[in-house]
Amino acid sequence: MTNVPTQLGRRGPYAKSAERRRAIIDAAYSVFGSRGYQGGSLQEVANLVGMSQTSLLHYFPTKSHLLVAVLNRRDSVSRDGSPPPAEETMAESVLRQAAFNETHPGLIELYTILSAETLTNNHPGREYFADRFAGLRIDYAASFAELESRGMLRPGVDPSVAATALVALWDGLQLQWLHSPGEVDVVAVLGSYLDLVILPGE
Amino acid sequence: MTNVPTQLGRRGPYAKSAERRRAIIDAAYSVFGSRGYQGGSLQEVANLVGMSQTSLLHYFPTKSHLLVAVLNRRDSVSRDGSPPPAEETMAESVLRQAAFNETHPGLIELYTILSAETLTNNHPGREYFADRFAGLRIDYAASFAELESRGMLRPGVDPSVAATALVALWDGLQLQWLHSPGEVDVVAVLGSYLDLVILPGE
DNA sequence: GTCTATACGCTGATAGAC
DNA sequence: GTCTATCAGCGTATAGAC
Repeated sequence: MTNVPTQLGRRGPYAKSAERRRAIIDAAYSVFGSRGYQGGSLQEVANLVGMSQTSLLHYFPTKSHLLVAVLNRRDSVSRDGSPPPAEETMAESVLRQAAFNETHPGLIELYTILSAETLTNNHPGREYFADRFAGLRIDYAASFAELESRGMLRPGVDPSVAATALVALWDGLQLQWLHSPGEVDVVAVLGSYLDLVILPGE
Repeated sequence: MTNVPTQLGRRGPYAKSAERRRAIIDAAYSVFGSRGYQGGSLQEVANLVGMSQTSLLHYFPTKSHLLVAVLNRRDSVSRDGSPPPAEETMAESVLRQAAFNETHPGLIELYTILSAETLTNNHPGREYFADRFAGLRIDYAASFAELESRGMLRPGVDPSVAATALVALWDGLQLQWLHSPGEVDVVAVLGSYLDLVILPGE
């Protein structure tokens, strides 16, 4: 007389579980963003989401697993903004994203803190940032190379060097901005660099 | 019949105490540089210097005090290099220091990690980096302004914007370099930026 | 000045009832 | 799935003998 659960009846709990996971990632995102990974505790995340710390571990078996989930959530956050204009210069895209970031300080803080904290010994997020930086360098190098092929890159500027510089400049500006929001204009300085490297179009 | 200590006899212990403090700061410098401030423990520092953790607290009453001492040690470390050439361009000075930094990865790692970690809530080193960044911006802005007065700054480049960009670029490059030492050339990219902004002298 | 002993809190993680 | 109870460990910091 034991009930054999039907596959149809299973659907509900699954959806609820997914919501729970998302809520936990949201809370962890906030906690790690203001306290760092080492500085943030599972207890604080659990309090924020309104559940016990052990229940949280039911969804993410270890703290490291939770960090990985937070890092991979990035894409969906960045996508929340207005739809990316179809026809857009690389420079326009960079400045638009930089302006968007300024309206989400928590996002910048999380990635700025973690990009440096992951340098510590045996940090679970170690590979994530190395891979991310390498990917960004490749993407922007391709964009600069394309500009070069159209004669719009300042002569003497190497595309891959410009790509590395752009990524570094961006991160460094956000770091200074977080320390002194009123004294650093990320978009303006980024724009001045792009104006310096990219020649005005025909 | 109690001995009244003479002032002359006191000299020895004082010098020994100063050595001890220096050894502790050296050890803390190493520990915070590889594990961060939150991630490093007083026990690990004490082990490295060969004393008990409580004895360490005799010299620095709290962990925060030790951090402050480590941060202020920076100047004496940078000075350890070869004597700064008397006649030196600002660009030459930047590239020389960047090259020197590459031979001291621990130094870069310490300041890269702490410059981001201090963004977390109520971090004891909070003001240090805000002040440091502001000071660097002012100093380099003055250098760029001086170049401008001699007609050696590219027209259209604002000295204070260039200063902010230089500091940001430098920090961002070191961050990428620490993540992937083989893929990023800090001195080369810094040099290409300075070549872009500074016109060749007469 | 240096130590042992220890207080005391918080950490991530486990066991097991419901 | 969620909880309480609990674990073992590490953290900073203090008290006090020597």
